Amino acid sequence: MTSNPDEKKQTDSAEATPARSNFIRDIIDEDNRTGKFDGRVQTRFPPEPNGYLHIGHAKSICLNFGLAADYNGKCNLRFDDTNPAKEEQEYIDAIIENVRWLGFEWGDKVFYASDYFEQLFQWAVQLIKAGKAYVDDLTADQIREYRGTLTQPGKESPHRSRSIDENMDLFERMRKGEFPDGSRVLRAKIDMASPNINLRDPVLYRILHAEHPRTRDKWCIYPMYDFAHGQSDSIEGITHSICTLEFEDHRPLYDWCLDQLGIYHPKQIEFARLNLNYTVLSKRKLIKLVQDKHVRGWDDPRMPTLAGVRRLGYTPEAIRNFCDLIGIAKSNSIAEIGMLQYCVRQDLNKRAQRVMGVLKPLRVVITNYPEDKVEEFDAVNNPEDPTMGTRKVPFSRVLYVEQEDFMENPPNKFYRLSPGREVRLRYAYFIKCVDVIKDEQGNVVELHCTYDPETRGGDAADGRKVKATLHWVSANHAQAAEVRLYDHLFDRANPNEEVEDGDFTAFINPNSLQVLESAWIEPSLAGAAAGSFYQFERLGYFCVDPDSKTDKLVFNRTVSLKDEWAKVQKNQPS
RNA sequence: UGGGGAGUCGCCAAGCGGUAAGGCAGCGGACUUUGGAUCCGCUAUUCGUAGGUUCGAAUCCUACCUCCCCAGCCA
Repeated sequence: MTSNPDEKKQTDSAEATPARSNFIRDIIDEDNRTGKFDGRVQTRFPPEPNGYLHIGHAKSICLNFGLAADYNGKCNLRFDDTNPAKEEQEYIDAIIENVRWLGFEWGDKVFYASDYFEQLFQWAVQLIKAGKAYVDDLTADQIREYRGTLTQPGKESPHRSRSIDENMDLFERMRKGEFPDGSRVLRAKIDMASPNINLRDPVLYRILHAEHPRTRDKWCIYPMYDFAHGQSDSIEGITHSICTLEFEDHRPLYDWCLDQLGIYHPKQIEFARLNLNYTVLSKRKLIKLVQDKHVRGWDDPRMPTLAGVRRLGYTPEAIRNFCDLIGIAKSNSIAEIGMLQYCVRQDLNKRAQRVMGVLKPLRVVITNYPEDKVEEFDAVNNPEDPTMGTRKVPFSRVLYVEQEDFMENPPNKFYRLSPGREVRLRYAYFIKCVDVIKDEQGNVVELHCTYDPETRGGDAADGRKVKATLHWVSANHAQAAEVRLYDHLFDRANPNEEVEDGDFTAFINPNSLQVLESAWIEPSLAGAAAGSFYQFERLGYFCVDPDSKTDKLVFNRTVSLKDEWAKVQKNQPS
């Protein structure tokens, strides 16, 4: 008890920030304390290969793989491939690639529920023999009628009391393919009057004469999610089977199957899935965007898919940090897309090389600068990271600056170029606007400026200050580029809101993509590889799109820089 | 008017009977050759509502309100 409070403070602040607490960690801690799973932590990420992974899946991936890492356990990547009608190899491949891209490892084995089909079948047989399952001949419509409603109990199927022998015979023949799709199902015999509808004799197996991406035509009966998931968890020795809230009602069934079978019993835990404003995060809706060509494909940079945000220029680090920041809880919530953008800026600020590029060029002639002279200035590659070094940027008499950096009649607080005003060209000189050239329509097409040789490098010998520093590019040296600017795919914060007429596509933002065909970038960017990312100073972070040609790079704007001037304009329109 | 969940700052989210963490956003200010970054301040007398228990409640009890999920041979 002699410790000095100041010392304690220092110790605390020096410690690495511990993983934030959440209810799942509490459960695991408690299980470890009581020895429920002998201190093991084994999780799994179980996607169904019926679509591409999106940012919502990233939350689950980070949770499951993160927990395994923190608790010294393992996390399996397991495909929940029990419905061949909707699943495809393309999705399996993309999912594997995306999880790896996000930065997670799972050893040499990818797991598939389909690997357990034979075992699952045997377990179904076990249930039948125990009188806990039966083959039902009712049609899908009849089963629905018999199920009752939310407030009324269901009634038992006339086939519910079939003999075990008859059930066995029928089930074997279902497997052999003697019956057409939909003609019969295997059902659990539980309780048609249960207040939990999932327990009203749920379907365990259905007949589906469809080719499975992995088992091909080996099977024509497939287990339902409820009969496959828990048992797959059991086979893999999963300790904590983490899923989303809508499966809470299924937990009694998850438990029932495992208990009836008398096999190892993992614990199912549910958490709230991620929602993000200004976008949609449901496979059904994303697939519609792709199929109806509202976007160019699964990897369209406007898509919230991992393939999409990757192409947009988001980094795995930023996404993982985002998943960490939003936390884990059980209340439905909609996170702000701004939080994600914050994470992207934070990561890219540390790592992106700075570069100059002009999106909407305005020609500037430095009238007192020699015609043929070319100077090279040293530019810092990243002020956040000196080890990234410097590069040379050529300067000459004719330049391009950003159209938005000039105003003929500047409002209050506009610090940039205007007639008679002096500004700094980054790394180069102070220039002063002396003349504004317009076309017949009165549009500003060119600026005549003078430079002050005494300000070479960007500092005035006499110590005079300038309020703005502009980015620029030398006209004779610049490379042509195409730049794609993206905005929210939807113009409504919550496009999932139900509306009287029309569906969510009615909220698609018609201006979500703006293509600038004639941007100019500094010559050091020539030949940049697809995927490489940069900060265009004062504008934002951009990355090279795979559509790039050797003679014309294509850039995607990943996210803009925070813009104080935009805020000023917005708050006091003048 | 069945069952299962959830309600703490504009948005996420800690808190687990001892007197409201943190992050994002926002607002001030410092600094600045990116109106970027960085830095420094400010922002819930109050935890869906109403009662109750307690010396003490966001935390326990009761009732009520609101929102989400479930009637696929989808997952």
